[in-house]
Amino acid sequence: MNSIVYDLNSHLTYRLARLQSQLSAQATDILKQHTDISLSEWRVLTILTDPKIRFQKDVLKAMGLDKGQVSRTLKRLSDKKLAILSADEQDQRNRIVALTDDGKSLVKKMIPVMLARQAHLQNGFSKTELNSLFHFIEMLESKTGPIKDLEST
Amino acid sequence: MNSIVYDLNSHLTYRLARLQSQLSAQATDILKQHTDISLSEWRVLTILTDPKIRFQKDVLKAMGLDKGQVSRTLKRLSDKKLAILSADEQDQRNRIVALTDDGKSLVKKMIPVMLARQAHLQNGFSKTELNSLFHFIEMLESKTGPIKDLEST
DNA sequence: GGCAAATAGTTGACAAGTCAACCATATTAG
DNA sequence: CTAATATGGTTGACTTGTCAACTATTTGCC
Repeated sequence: MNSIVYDLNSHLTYRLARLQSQLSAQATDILKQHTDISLSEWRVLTILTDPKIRFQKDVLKAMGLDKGQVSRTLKRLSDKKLAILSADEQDQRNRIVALTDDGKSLVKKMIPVMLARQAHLQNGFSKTELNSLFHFIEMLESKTGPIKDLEST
Repeated sequence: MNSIVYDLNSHLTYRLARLQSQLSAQATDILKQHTDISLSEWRVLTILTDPKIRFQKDVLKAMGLDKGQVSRTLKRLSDKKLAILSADEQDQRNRIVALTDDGKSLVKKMIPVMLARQAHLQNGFSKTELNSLFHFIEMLESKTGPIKDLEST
């Protein structure tokens, strides 16, 4: 009668969360097999291949990560000699970030591996389906802000 | 020339990760506005509405979470008097889990809110599109295991 | 010029997720 | 019967993520 069953599995957000946690575990595994960097370190490294990214703040904007997280991740990359941080003479608040040669070669080495993984994952999707999927993701992302009027009873 | 640019934004996994982090922040916000439970606590609570879930191990299997995480989350729910844990006389290894009345009424109160959110997110999707999306998620999930042969050069 | 506000980054505190060692109870196989 | 193994759960150590306070610059305004 009063059975309030709430089926998590039919919930988009729950399914996405589960998928995401599996995907990130997979990525972490692959990285561990080939390198000793973490997933977030990898993501920052790849961001740094973009010539438009010059300052720490650019990394921040490009990734939408937490300030502190970016700060600490860059620190670790710098400790591992994969990136260098230097001062901007024009504006002392900025930190200039760049890949070292080691960083570049690590990225160059890992790109084929990571691309192969993307291909593996996308295997079975048609071009059209992939486009839809990206489109769906965008639609959802546009709705992730605060929601008014949830209380409408 | 040698510009090794790796465009994160065209990467499915990165986009999913970003989407997921925004979605879970949104859910956490909503829960905070109405209750004082966390997202993982909420998920476990909803799992407990399923009459097929009797033991702690069932929660584990149903959610695919970490053992320890489930153990601690249930402990917190029990501290908050939303769930009760008791011993199984038949098999002393099992812990029987169930919602308390408080737990049930919390779930009952929050379900409309959380459903409204799902509706908000799914707004703009046709039935067909939603089905595709769920299907895509399943396809991807089936590929989240270890990958052999990534080294294929 | 000088003071308020904005921007960039660092740091500490804490919550959540991950991993592995460990304990207790059951099951099974000899 | 009992020793090995499997199962269910707890715990501690560690990593990652999140939030907010704080410092140091720079910009804008009167």
